[in-house]
Amino acid sequence: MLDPKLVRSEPQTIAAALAVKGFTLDVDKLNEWEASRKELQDKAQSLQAERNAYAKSMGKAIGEAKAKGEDIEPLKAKGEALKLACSEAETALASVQQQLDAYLSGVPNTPDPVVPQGATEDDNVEIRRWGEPREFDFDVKDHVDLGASLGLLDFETATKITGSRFAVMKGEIARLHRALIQFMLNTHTGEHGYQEINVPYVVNSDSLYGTGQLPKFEEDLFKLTDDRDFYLIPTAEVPVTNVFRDEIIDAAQLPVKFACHTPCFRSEAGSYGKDTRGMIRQHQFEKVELVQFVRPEESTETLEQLTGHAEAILQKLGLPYRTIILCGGDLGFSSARTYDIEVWLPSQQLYREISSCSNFRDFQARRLKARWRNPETGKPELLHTLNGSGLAVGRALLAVMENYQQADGSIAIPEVLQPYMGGQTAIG
RNA sequence: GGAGGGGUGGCUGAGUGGUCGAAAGCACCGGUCUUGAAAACCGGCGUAUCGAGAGGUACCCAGGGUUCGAAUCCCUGCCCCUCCGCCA
Repeated sequence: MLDPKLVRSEPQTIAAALAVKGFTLDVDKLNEWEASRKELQDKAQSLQAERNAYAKSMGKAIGEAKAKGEDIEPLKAKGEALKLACSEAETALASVQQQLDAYLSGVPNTPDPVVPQGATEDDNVEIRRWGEPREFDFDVKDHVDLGASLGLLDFETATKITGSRFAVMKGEIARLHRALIQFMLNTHTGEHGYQEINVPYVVNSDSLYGTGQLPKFEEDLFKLTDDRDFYLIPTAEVPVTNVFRDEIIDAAQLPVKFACHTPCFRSEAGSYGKDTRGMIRQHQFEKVELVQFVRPEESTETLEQLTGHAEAILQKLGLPYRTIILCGGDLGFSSARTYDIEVWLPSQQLYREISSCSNFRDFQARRLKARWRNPETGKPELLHTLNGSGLAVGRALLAVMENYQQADGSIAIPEVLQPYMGGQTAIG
């Protein structure tokens, strides 16, 4: 959520920033609600003050009236009338406040000034490229064909077990998948200073509200039919960022850096017919996620570091990639700035997203009430939150398969993964 | 699944109808003392929101209710703890 004070005091500035994201802030409506909120709040509060003062004086007044043998009913009646007027004003205020909150919680984060203008992913801007796509002297296969001919990757069986957009991995492919997870976690904890964390894969709606998936994006989620308001996580970002919901943490603890491996579940509603082949887009996939909580003044620099941590994995794996900055129109709801890292897929002759690294500034923290105590002011202040995939494991697996395929259909194992594969150098 | 006990400020923990936004301790901040530090002593110290300010209002897990008046009484929900049973 944006700072309501800022929206109130500088609606035009905020509206202009949101326009980059393709969002139209309804300034007139906001002003109208705000005016009536102010009026009603003033009214409700003065009635409350009157009611409180009256109630306070009642104890004595009742005692005195009784001592004199007077009727105390008129005294009570006045209190009753005050109570009624008060609760009417409170109800009216609550309803305007609710409208305001509902509207504001649907307003996306403002983009950083450096975010390029643009409506779609075509307007994203490449900022760097690493590695040279390999030249093949044979016809390249995609990971589906490679996996099928090895007999270790099977989409048909997964469809039977569940339905479309699931996969079954076996043998060395399953192990390679696990090796990637181990390698990523070990690198981030051992070299990049992250603490490993393991969290629930089922979360409540408060957590989803905190990171911004709710209320706007419920259709992207798998909801449990249980009446407890539980959802499967779409990303580790949700449980891990909510670690500090409603917390005030010590300045000495900052920055907090978590690396977390989880499965992720996405309904992919609205992506029918898109990436239907293979494991690019699945209802269930695994990811190693990096999450950081930092002091506000550090978050811009932290995003650069965090993106570097994700890129380091691709470099160690020897996979060519490019890094782009998302334009306003492609930027996520909660994000102020996002870098996508795209890995080279020889079968598609394209770079495809394998990581998305974002700075949310205080947008999530405000919803989460995730704060730190600033020693300079002695006051609790909002943290900045960031996260990025480091990396999406399924996509990393297929990138390794395709980039390291050999003429005979076997797959060479990148050197850094060999220790996790019992020293094996190739599959098949 | 059965039986009990709880949820109060950054933390611990008093408080069972008005004098309570809430004792006390710890932590923290400022000061006195000290060569310095510690100790001791003095003072300050919840969050949010409205207001230029004085100040107001809300908040004692959440949501309802009783009452002129609720942290305190009643109902519902959520969460935690202890014991028994079952169990990866």
